[in-house]
Amino acid sequence: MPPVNEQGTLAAVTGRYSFPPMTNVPEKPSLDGVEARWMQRWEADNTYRFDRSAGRDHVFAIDTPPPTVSGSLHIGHVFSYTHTDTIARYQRMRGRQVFYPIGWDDNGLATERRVQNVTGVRCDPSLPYESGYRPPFMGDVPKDHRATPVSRPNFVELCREITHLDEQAFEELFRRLGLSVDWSLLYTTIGETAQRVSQRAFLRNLARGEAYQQDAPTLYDIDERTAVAQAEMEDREIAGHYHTLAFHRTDGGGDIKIDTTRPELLASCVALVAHPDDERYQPLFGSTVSTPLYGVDVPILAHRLADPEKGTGIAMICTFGDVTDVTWWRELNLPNRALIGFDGCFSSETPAWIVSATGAERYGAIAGRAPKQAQNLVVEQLVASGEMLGERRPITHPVKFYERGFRPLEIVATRQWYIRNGGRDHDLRAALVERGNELVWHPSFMQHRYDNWVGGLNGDWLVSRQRYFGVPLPVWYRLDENGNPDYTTVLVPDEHRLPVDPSTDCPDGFTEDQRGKPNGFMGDPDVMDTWATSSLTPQVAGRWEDDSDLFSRVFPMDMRPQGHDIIRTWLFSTVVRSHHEHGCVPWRNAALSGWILDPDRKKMSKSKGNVVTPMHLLEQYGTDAVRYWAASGRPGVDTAFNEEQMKIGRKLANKLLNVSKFVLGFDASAAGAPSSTVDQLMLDRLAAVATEATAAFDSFDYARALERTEAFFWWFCDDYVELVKGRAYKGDTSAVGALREALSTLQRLFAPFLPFATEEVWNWWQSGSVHRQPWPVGGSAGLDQTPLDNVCEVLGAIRRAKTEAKVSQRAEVETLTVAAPAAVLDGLGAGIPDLAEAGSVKEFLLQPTDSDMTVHVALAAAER
RNA sequence: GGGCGCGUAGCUCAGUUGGUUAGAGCGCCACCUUGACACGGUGGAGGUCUGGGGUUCGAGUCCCCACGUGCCCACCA
Repeated sequence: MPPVNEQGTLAAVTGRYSFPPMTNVPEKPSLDGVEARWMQRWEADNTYRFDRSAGRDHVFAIDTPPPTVSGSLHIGHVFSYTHTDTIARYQRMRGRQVFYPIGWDDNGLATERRVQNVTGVRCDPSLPYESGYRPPFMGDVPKDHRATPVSRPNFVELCREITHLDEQAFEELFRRLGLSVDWSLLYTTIGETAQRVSQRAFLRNLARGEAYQQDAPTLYDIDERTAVAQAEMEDREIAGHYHTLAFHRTDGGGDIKIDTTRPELLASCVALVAHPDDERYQPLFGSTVSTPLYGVDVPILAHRLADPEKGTGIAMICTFGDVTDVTWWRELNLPNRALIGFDGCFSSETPAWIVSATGAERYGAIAGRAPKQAQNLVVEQLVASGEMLGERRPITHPVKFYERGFRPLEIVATRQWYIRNGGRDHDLRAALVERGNELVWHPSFMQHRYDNWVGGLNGDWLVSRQRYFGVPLPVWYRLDENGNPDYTTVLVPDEHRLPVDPSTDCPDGFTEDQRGKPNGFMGDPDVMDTWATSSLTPQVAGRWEDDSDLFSRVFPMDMRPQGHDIIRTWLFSTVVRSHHEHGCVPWRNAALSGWILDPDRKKMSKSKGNVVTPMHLLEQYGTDAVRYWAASGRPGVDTAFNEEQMKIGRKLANKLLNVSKFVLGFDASAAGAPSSTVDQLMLDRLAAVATEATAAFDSFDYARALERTEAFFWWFCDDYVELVKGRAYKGDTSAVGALREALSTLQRLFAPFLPFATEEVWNWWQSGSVHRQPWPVGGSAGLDQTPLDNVCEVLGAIRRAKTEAKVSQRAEVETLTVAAPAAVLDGLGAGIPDLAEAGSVKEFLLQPTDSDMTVHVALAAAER
């Protein structure tokens, strides 16, 4: 075996062979209490504080997801945040200044709903502020309680109060999880910084024409009374009915049958439509029919979107039953006869287009009703009038819902603000798809979801919400001489005034007494969608424009970790904002985490009950054990919730403690340069593992890094330590040196995964935090490992023989016979003393042969 | 309807350019109270790699088809 080369493969693992003497190895190592001890120490020592003097090249910036503050963190958070933390810790040990901020996404509808559920109130903006207000409940609100109305400022106060409590619990869990975030960088999306960034970005979008307002039919949640964006919708299969209605040809040619699932919208019918090539209806195009119940004349038109295969092949167009109706309405220039208002109910006044007395009377029955009630009434009327043919036929069909909503979305024409996202602009869409190509996706197939989503956009991003706890749209409108808003005259504040609240702040050049007065002004009452703020997390965390020096050191960031379910929302919207504002992608890498599935491979959900809270798991198994389970989940791969893995993690952390104690128990003063082949091969093998782990981490594959390190570690404990401990007891300089060398390397390789156990054992013999030590990057010399493999194989044969003879592993071997080619026996030679010690072998017989190695174990007579 | 994953031991999963006899852990069985660890150690049993076809000297790995399973998007009369 040649001496180690001059580049010092072995030395490169740690860079030195001398260690401080053992100082503080406990008699009985334990994982109990390590979290509390080191959490405190890291905080006191600012172990994870970002050093903002570092240049961009030495910074690794992470766009940490701010979790939604609408309840509790769950095991999925533990899973994905651990992934990011392992990367952060690795980069820190590589010598980068890691910009690892943390935020809470506390603005938005999710928070409002939680506050309503916890306190039993609802916001009524018409009410005045009440100082010192206390809500009727704080915690459990009785089921029969009707929501108590409170003013908007009181409501916002309650939102801040409740979110603050939730955020304290979040912080406690994240600290306990050992996240190496820099808590001094904490932000909230309702906080002043986020509001300023959000409003500034919006105003710049507005100035460049990327933001605009439009009065148009919009998908609208009638319970939350707000418009919602395409990205926040989902389809749900719900029960419904087909109804066949008879429309009467005005030329006396008989009836036309229409199938519809929404007969209640009959009063909003503006036309019938069939496909232009449909020969059944071609003769009728241009003629008119009279609607059932109301007798309103509507035309029969042709449009390519009408599907001859559906229903009777001819549809009624209502303003608005679904998004196809909107297309037809727009492209066929039809009148707007929308009747469902912001409250989700039919207009209480009989519309002008229903002229017949019977029609008006029939409409009167559904006036002011919600869609579902109205449907039953309309069906009764249709049955009575004979205009419904046959029975209603039950079906299930997909219907659009707001993802957090309870009733189907309605389409209501409203004035809303939009940000261009390529949904209506081919060039912008192509540019945003191209931005996706500039990102490195981990795993790579996740990019398909992005491409898929951007390619399927059908409108711009609707950012205004008719809600209360959010960042206000920072605009006012002129009022004309009659006191009506002139939406074409948008008044905006100077950036230095931000953040502003147009409901209490005045536009420049106006005074408060002009609010709501003729020739005065009014503030836009809406807030921005929560994504309109969280799409700016790199700018918020990096203090864009507030601290340009910092921003230039962290932006564009290195990494965006997030769940794959929010590619269409958070990831995409962040790319949109960065594209508009900075002309680049906001980060270089997008790392997508999978989901946690329950043991039955179903998505975990609270409703299943029996939910184990993350804190409970951390307490039961220890943080490192839970992190081990999380880090075993491959990037982007859905992973089963598995407590068995936590037990294994616990075992691993425990083993690290014990082997550290054992290695450090040998006389430190005996440590020297490894000269034995067995020791050199072990260290070279370890160096190769370090190289693999490094490559894996560089491609964001923490799981592979862990797997390789762990596999080596168990081999190290089971075979190598057993082989050399005899020599180590005797103070062999090579064995003790190699053991300590390997221990140092292993403790650092495990540090990203088991931050508490590694910090504990590191501090038994080293100074400073293990998390600030250099990452082991030493390259392997690529030594031939065959001799060591053969030694281990012989060791295995000895153990097998003893196990089969059902004797103790300490049992003596009288004669060990190894038959193998001469070259193999030569390689084995260096391990013979270790084998003799580890296997209690009295005599070796080495027999050169031409065939593969065989081992014969003859146990001492007393053992047989 | 379009797209993307996944399918390897009872369970959870590795298997990176195709290359000896397909691996690990858990569980199971047997054994060992060995001077770091009983929250321990040693060994063993267990797989026609979902199925079919193809390329190749050689396929768990590449190609095609099918089946099963999960997700994303679209459709919503």
